[in-house]
Amino acid sequence: MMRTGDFPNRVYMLVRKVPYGKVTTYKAIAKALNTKAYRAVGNALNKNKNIELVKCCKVVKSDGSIGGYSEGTEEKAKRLKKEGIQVKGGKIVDFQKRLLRFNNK
DNA sequence: CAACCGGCCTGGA
DNA sequence: CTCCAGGCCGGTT
Repeated sequence: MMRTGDFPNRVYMLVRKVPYGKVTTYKAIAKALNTKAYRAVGNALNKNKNIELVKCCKVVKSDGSIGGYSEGTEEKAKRLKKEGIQVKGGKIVDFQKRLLRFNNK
């Protein structure tokens, strides 16, 4: 367990777990994995080849702003809007309410 | 082994 | 109180 090779795999699992119309943060994921590798999470998503399978676009920064995206931040915002999430000024509206916490591990 | 990264936090101006 | 910069953690390549 805890083998690093599984790390990206867990990230994908959590991201896929996010219901429609909701988002999550790198921090939340890292915390859910009981780690502080925020960067590793984003990095894993970036290298993610199952971008269409995994909704990396549902993962945003902890302050509600759009993080990065392999296809571009605009594309990410566009996708979020498509999920019913309002993005204004490059930030998510009612981010806290849209934020899905992995409920303490 | 070294560098990079889609972030987060804290400190200083 | 707001804005900018640097430092830091863990993983991947």
